[in-house]
Amino acid sequence: MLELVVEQGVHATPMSQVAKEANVAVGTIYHYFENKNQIIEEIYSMISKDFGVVLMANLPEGSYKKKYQAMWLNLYNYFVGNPLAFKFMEFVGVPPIITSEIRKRSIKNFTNVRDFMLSGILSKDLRDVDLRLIMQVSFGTAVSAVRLKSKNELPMDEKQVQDAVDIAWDSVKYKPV
Amino acid sequence: MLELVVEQGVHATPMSQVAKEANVAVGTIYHYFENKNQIIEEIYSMISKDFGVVLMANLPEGSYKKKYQAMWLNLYNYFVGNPLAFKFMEFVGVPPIITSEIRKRSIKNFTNVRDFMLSGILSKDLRDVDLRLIMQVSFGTAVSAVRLKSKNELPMDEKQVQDAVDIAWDSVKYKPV
Amino acid sequence: MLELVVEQGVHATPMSQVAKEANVAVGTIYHYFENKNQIIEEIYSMISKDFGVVLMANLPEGSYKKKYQAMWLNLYNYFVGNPLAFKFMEFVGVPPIITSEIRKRSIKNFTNVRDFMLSGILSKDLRDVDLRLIMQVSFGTAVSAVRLKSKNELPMDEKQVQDAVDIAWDSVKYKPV
Amino acid sequence: MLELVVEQGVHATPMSQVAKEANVAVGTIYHYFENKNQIIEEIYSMISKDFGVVLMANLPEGSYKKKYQAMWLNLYNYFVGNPLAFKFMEFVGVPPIITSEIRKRSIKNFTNVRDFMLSGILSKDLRDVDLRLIMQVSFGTAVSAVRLKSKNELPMDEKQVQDAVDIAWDSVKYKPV
DNA sequence: TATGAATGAGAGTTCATTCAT
DNA sequence: AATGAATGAACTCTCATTCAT
Repeated sequence: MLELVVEQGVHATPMSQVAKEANVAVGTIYHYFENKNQIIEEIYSMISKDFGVVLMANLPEGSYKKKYQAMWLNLYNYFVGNPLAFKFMEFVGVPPIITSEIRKRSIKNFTNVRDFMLSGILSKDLRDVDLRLIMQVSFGTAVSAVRLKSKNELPMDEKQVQDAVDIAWDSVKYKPV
Repeated sequence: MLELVVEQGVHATPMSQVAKEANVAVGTIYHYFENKNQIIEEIYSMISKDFGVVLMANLPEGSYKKKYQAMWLNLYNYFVGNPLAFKFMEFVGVPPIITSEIRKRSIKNFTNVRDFMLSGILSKDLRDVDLRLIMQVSFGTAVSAVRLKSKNELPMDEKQVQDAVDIAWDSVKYKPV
Repeated sequence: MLELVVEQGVHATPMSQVAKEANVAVGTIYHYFENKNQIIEEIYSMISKDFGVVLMANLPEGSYKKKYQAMWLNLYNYFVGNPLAFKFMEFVGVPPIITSEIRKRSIKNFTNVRDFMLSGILSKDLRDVDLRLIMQVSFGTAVSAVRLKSKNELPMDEKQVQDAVDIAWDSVKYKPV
Repeated sequence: MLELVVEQGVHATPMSQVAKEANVAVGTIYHYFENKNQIIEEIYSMISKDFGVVLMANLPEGSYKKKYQAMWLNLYNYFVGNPLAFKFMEFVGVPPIITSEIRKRSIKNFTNVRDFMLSGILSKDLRDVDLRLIMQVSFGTAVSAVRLKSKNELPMDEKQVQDAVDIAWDSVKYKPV
């Protein structure tokens, strides 16, 4: 589809090439999309929609820690398994290509994740800091790990992934004052 | 200078506008830069050069923990104090605008930071995990905090900054097996 | 079509003017031609293609001399009747505008002319000198005559054209040692 | 000096390069020349001036034929010995780069050649055709020969040069009605 | 619905020329 | 006289978008 966009960058991907790749005429695309930017936004929305589902999938029974680590791994594995999605979010899904309005609109896909985090804070499984800091940091550690792998700086074998999960958990787990 | 680029994106900033903003003629710019991309790369290099110096500036005497936290705060404060630099690195300093070759070339500015981290691992002040994971995560937590502030999601008052520093340190500090 | 090019020179004829003259938009031209140079090359090829046909058209029965003179007149008349083609070949169809590769590619249009000349040498109707010298000189005398006319230095009435034909023939006709 | 112009074409040779080649600043050039075109015209004039002198140099005593052939060889050898001058006259010294006014102005350098030709007609050594046709054809045969050599189509050894001289002479020599 | 030729504003870049030093 | 930084008009070419078919 639009791996073109990921590989070449939005501005280096003319509509004519998009059309050719899709085996349709340029005009056809404009039947279904208002303009080029809308296509990008559509892709962004599609990927965003995945998130909420993917992150909370198959969380194990048991301790909050186990659940959190499973969720973190879900995120890590999703990005590792969908490098195009990862690169798209990293390089394309940023202003000014994706406006903050669009970004806000996709936050709703995260409500379940947010609720999960919030419950962790309330149950004293997670640090008593602002929810958004917890979320951002959790997202950040996962992205850090994926980056190392996608840039081939680290192979991210089983042990290294485990290190990363540990780091993630230690960064957010409850800490008594 | 080129806050234009930060505000509008590289591709949305024509040379004509850059020239007008700088109060020179378009041609003049081409006396000093080969082409548009070189300007971007030059800015990238300039900001990169700052990093190594800024991060290691005024580290306090005392424990490794104190030093690490000071370094982390240096990074955080630099980005908060230079929002243009932050946005530039986040949104412009990515492929395909900045090639990986250019990125590699600027790694040398980080050798002192790398050495500092390495010494922490060896002295058992930092986790015994891959150096690059430590660095990426440290960078990541700082970026997470800056993002929250720059997007006005959190005010990042003194307490919140302290929370972030704690999180950062807990994520990388030594952990006996 | 591109009499503009002939009248003003290639470099003095911007694409915008070409487009306006053709009553189309600039972009339209770029649907059909890769770039400006390709247009020039296309014109060059078109004119070249004419040559082989025009020169050998309607050669009379009879002596070789008669045939040669008819051929020479074909060339002369073609250029006189197509002053744009003449000027194009004289002023535009030269390096570095037309690369030697393009020129070589169009030589094939002359094979019939070349064969005609060669047969004249073998039948001892033409001088026993290198074929290419014969061809170049024949072309040269015709061009000389056309130049005199196109620059209005001579009216080239019937008598003067006959003089030129005679000169051409005498320059290449067989000469016993 | 401006072999640059010959090698690259006028329009592909920026003044900055001309200046660098001459080891002066661009501004300096504009002290001595009005503009770029004037430089070209100056070169054209210089080469033109040579002509009248070169062509009539060292003509042997004896028959008109001998003199003519010597003159023709002078022209041929000049161009072969000065390929830059040849290429300049062929590719640069044409409209619209060199205006017809400039060309006319340089005709005066040929008056001695013209007189020589005219005397040949009057003495019945040359054909009784228009003087300008004689001159143009003489020039044309020489150029044809030089072209074959400069394009490496023919080596133009002694025999081939002799052939070319013979052709030239036969094309213009007197022919009784 | 689907096409793709046509559009033309606007991009990056060049370079002849000027002029303060 | 000599410099070369500065100029900006003008160039070639791109590409998102339109619309007649």
